[in-house]
Amino acid sequence: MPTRSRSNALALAVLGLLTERPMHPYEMATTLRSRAKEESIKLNYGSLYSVVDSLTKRGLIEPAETVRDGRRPERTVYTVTEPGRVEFADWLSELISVPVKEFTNFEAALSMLPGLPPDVVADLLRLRVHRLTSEVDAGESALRRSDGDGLPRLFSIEFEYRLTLARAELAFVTTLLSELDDGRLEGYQIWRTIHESGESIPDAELIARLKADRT
Amino acid sequence: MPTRSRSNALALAVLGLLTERPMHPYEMATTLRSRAKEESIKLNYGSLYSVVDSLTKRGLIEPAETVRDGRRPERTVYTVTEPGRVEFADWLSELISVPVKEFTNFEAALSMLPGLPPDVVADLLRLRVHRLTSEVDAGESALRRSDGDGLPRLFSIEFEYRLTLARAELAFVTTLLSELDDGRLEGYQIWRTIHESGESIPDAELIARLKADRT
DNA sequence: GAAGGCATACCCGGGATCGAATACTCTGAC
DNA sequence: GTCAGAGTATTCGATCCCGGGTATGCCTTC
Repeated sequence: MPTRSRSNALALAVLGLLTERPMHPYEMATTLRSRAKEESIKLNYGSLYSVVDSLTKRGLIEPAETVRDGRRPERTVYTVTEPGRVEFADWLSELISVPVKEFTNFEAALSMLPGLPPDVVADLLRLRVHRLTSEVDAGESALRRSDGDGLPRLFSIEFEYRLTLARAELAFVTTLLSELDDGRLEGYQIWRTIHESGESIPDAELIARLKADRT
Repeated sequence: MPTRSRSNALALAVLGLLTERPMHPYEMATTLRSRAKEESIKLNYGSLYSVVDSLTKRGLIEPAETVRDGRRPERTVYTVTEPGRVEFADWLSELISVPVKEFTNFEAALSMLPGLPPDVVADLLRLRVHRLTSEVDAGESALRRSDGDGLPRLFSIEFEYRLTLARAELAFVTTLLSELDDGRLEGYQIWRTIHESGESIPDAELIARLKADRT
């Protein structure tokens, strides 16, 4: 019910792991890591322990036993409760079936593009294209590798998804860049003007120009 | 320097707005809203005021005057400082030029797909396809509309980006769904088995099966 | 056999975040 | 002329999040 409670996917992962078998938090972390899920689920120890706490308070998981091995810090092993299983299925179902708007940094950056001069932006985009290209290459060869020696695709389908998005972004940025390079992008002239005149144009005048220009 | 300080794009937007002209926080909010930037930059009042506070503490912006209009609550108008201008250009440059891994809910969900039975997942994905389709349609017609009556493309390039990603996701999910529907997805059999046997298979055995199967 | 480095295991303080509440004003419908 | 509802402007409290710190054991290397 509390909307906030479904904000951190790490909590979902914890429920998922405990559905497989009881574990202590540190083991959850190493398990996620060994399955390369930390690539897709943000994991850090601080959050892990607080997420486990919060799930406990909500009755979705519970401590089963605390073991002390020699003089190591004692480990608390958790199990999932029945409401926990339900919440896992529910929450995961929601994430799969309903697309939600995610705010990405690059989208935010694009929305402020006019804040930097056009030629600077062009150079920065060129950098991005380079980096994206090597990311895509790396992703492709990683996929090929894992295809040879490993698990069925089902268990790493999230990488294919990421690769798909990365390719789409690369295509988009490449196109944008070329439009920018030959001044074809609608609004290019105003953009130049704003930054040449050295100083900020009052809003009203800016809007007027925008309406006038349109070329 | 503090890594954490560049985490909220709203702070970047504040710097950007104050680079145009001095404003009070509420005005920043309405301005962003009227330009439809709140579609791309997560905005809520709580965060806005604390972000403004934090920028002030870091000396990137400063209060210029506090006005009291009648008996309304008094407004504090802020200006950007020189370090603030620099930070804006720096930060925005970084966002444009270096792609960073963003954790999305759907990617997390994909990484846990085997946690639900395959036929359930198929139905959920079908739902997602429907919703994504109407989102894409809505986005396309919104773009066409704004093309007719409004600003140059430059000022809403972020929507084209989003639309590109949405289309890519739609294509991906559609493909995945069809592979799933005719059992072509590698790992499909194991997946069925896990959920038919009613209960969790110990990890070791599971891995053994995975290696064995591969069909 | 001492020392450095890595793995195990967890906890803490404090900033970040966000939904909600507050409190006043203006507009227009009746 | 008054009451509902929308707009103006900010604050608050309760979480959430996370980098870094602690403390121990184990393995290597010289």
